[in-house]
Formats: sequence, structure tokens, C-alpha cells
Amino acid sequence: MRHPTAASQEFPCQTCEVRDKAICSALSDEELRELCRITTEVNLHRSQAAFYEGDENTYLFNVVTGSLRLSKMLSDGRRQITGFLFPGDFLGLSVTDVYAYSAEALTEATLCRFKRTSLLKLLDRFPKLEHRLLELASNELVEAQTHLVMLGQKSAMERLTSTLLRLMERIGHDYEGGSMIDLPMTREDLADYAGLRFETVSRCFSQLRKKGVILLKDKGSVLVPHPEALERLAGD
Amino acid sequence: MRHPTAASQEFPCQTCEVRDKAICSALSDEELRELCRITTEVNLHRSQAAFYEGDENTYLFNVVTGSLRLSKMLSDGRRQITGFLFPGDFLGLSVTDVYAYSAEALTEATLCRFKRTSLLKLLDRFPKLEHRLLELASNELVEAQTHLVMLGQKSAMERLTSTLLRLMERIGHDYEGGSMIDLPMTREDLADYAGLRFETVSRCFSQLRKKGVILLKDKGSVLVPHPEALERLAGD
DNA sequence: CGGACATTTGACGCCCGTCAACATGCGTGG
DNA sequence: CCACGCATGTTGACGGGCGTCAAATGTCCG
Repeated sequence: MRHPTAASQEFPCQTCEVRDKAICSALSDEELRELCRITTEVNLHRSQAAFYEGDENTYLFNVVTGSLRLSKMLSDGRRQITGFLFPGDFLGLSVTDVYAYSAEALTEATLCRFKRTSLLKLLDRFPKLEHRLLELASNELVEAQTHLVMLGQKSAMERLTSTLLRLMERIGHDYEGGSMIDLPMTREDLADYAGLRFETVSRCFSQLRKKGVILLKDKGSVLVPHPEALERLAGD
Repeated sequence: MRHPTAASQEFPCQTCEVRDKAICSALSDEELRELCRITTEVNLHRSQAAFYEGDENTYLFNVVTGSLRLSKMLSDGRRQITGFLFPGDFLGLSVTDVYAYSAEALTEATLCRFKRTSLLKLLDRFPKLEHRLLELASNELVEAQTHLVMLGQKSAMERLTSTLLRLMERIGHDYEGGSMIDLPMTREDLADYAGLRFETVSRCFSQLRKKGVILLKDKGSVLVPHPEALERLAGD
């Protein structure tokens, strides 16, 4: 029989499925308890926004379940998706007082929400947390630079295969010796990520299918039997 | 070069022209003295690299004078320039143990160099320094995202005008009621930044000149009489 | 079952990449 | 000082890759 003490008392964050990811991995159980105190769970349904570009930056989030797209728009409606988020990802890293992009759910999603000001206060007490944020920002920068190379230099086919490879790394799972990707986004989302039109994405999909590089199972599921074949087409 | 005296306790960093920028702005004179101890001045001549993509990440830098380009290459030689650096910019922000991009001087340049391991040690003692790094990383992220929108969505003319506007913000100076930009980079550098070919950049320059939006003074100097005219062409 | 949305495929056209010729500028060395 | 060579920049001609427009088919959910 355990005797509940201040240290051993259970709290929700302790059993969170992304306990060891996002910003939480930087904290001890003891410290996590503090973070837990300032969190709220938020649920989004498909296509609902966590926030829009230009909104006042009051909350930061961890993605717990589901997936999101981050996007920026030009005044005439052209949209660039700058990234996709999955469980364990952190959302809202920024110094500015308004969000620089919109965050919308691609699927039903659960987020863990912090007030920005509360989190900033915690940073002073837990340097490890700030260190973790720097680590996350640094990783995002590397990813953004890879994205820049893709958009600036690659052909349509290279863009799509690069995008698929990136998604395979993030959400692919083994299947019959290959890799299976359950895509939570539409062709248009993929197009806006890759700087293409959705018709072009569709045409490239068809070509890849004809060449046997991918197999489209149910709508939204891509099977990659030989990832090396995709890599050869990605142009890196 | 100034010699510190016992009486005044002066040290070189105190009179540095970028004392209030880069990472130094986060430190008091007292703290700066510590940072100063681990710095070395480095001079680069035109087209010389501070480091190459893939090199072991051992040094970080502040840009003191001159300008640099940051770039990533694909295996077949295609190059994407991810950014240009000017005095006061910080260089080398990264968690990875190899550099993710190359940094080459566009002009004669002076850098202030730190050993990465030494700087990391200082971070523990000066939380303000880590906070400043996070701030810098966050700014770089915003800039990268703007760059992503440009490469993914904009036309050639919009890309060039957006690029010129960004350079105007950074290094433009007032001139006859307009703004003058002394470009330290070639047409090809601009092209590799904007995801275009240098011929296309040259053609867009000619069109802008024909329309009176810009005037090319000496080679490498662009006069923008009415910045609003450029902005209207940038597509945001 | 019906209507909205997503996807695929075809036809066509344009923007920008490719290739080429020539001009210009600059540093180097005779 | 000028001649030379190489890097950089400009402009033209041409073609292809991808965007645009359109129509048909598939899919989901009320």
C-alpha cells in the first residue's frame, strides 16, 4: 500500500501520452506538476482553428492527439502551408505578440493549452524549459530550411516525393515490409505545402502509382513498398 | 586596437560597433567582459567560407562588418540561399553537431568567433543569454516562414520585389527622398535566394527599371524612389 | 438518396527555364 | 598604361513544365 505524499501524488500530466515529447520531456515529475497546474485540455474538430494568423498570442499548445496544418495567407487568398503538426509537437513558439500563422485541425484533435504569460513565468524558474524551447526552435529552423530548398529548387515530382518522405518519417508505420502513411490532409493541403496546384499533386500521384513506387489503398492511405525508390526521386 | 588599463578596466567588446545587437545586447558590461574572454576576431575575404554545410559545429559567430550568404546545396549542385547576414546578425544557432548550411562572405567581413562549448557553458550562468538566443531563433523562424510563402506562392516579379524590400529594410539608406540599396550580392545570389534563374532576375530588374520603379546607379546599387511602388508589386 | 466536396484526367496556354550571343566591368600582369 | 581574360550582367529565341479551365468520377455524410 502506497502512502500518498506530496511527491508521489498522481496528476493528469504524469500519464499523458506525450509526456516524453514536446516541452514536457525537459521536466522532472516534480516540475511537470507545476506545468500541469497551468494547463487546460482543448478539443478541436476537423477544420477548426486553434488560432488565426494575426490573433493576439495568448496561448501556447502541445499537440496530444490528431494533426494540424500551419499556414500563412497572402491578401488575394494564396495560401502557403508551412508545416504539419502531430502528437508531441509544440505549437506557438514565438516572441511576437500576435501569431504569425494560422493553426487548423486536419482531424479531430486534442491540445494541451498554456497561457503564454504563465509559461514565461515558469521559464525563469526552470532554465531547462527554456533550453528545451531553444532546442525545439532550432529543430524547426532546420526543418524550415529543408522546406526552403524544396520550394526554391525542386521540380513538382521531387516536391511531392520529398513531402511524402517527410510524412513517412513522422507518421509512417511498417506494413508488409514497406511503409504505410495514413494521410490526414487533402491533395490541396499537400499542394499548398509543396507550392503546387492540387491537380499537379494528383497527376504526380498517378505517375508514382503507374511506376509502382506507391500504392493508394483506401482514400488517404499511401503504401510505399520501397522507400529507397521514393528517395531516388526526391532529388537530395 | 585599444589596450585595457587597470584604472578603466576597458576591454575590446565594450567599444564594439555591434555591442547592442546580436547576442551581446542581452548582457551587462560586467557579463560582456566574460563573453569577451572567449572571443576571437576572424577576417574573411570575399567568397571565403566561415564554414561549410556538414562541417563539425565548433564555432558560433557574430557578424561585425561585411555581409554573408547562407546556403544549402542538393547533390547535383542546385543551391538555395536561405538568408543573407549583415552586421549585428548572429551565426551558427543550432543544436546539431554539424552545420546545416554553408556561410560564405559576400564582401570582406569581420566576425566575432566563440567556441560553441564555451558559449554553452556561459548559458548556464547567464539565463538572459539563453533567452536572447531563443528570441533570435524565433525571429529567424518568422523570417523563414515569410521566405517559404515567397518561394511557394509568388511569381518571379513578386519574388524579386519582395527580396528587394527585405534588403531595403536591412541595408537600405535614405537617399533623395527614396531609399538606396547597395547590393553586396550578384544576380545569381539573388536568384538562388528567390528560387529563380539569374536571367529571370536580370529581366525583372530591366522591367522595373523601364517602369521607373527602380534606378540602377553604379553596378550593385539600386535606388528605390517610391518604396510603395515596390510594395504594390510584392503581392502580400 | 442527394448534394457538397475531393480526386482524377484531359486540353490548352503561359511563365519562366534553357541556351546562346554579346556587352560590361574589373583585376592582373606584361 | 594597356591588353588580356574571366566573371558578371543583359537580352533574345525557343521550349517545356506546370498552371488554368473544364468535365467526369468517386466519396462521404446528412
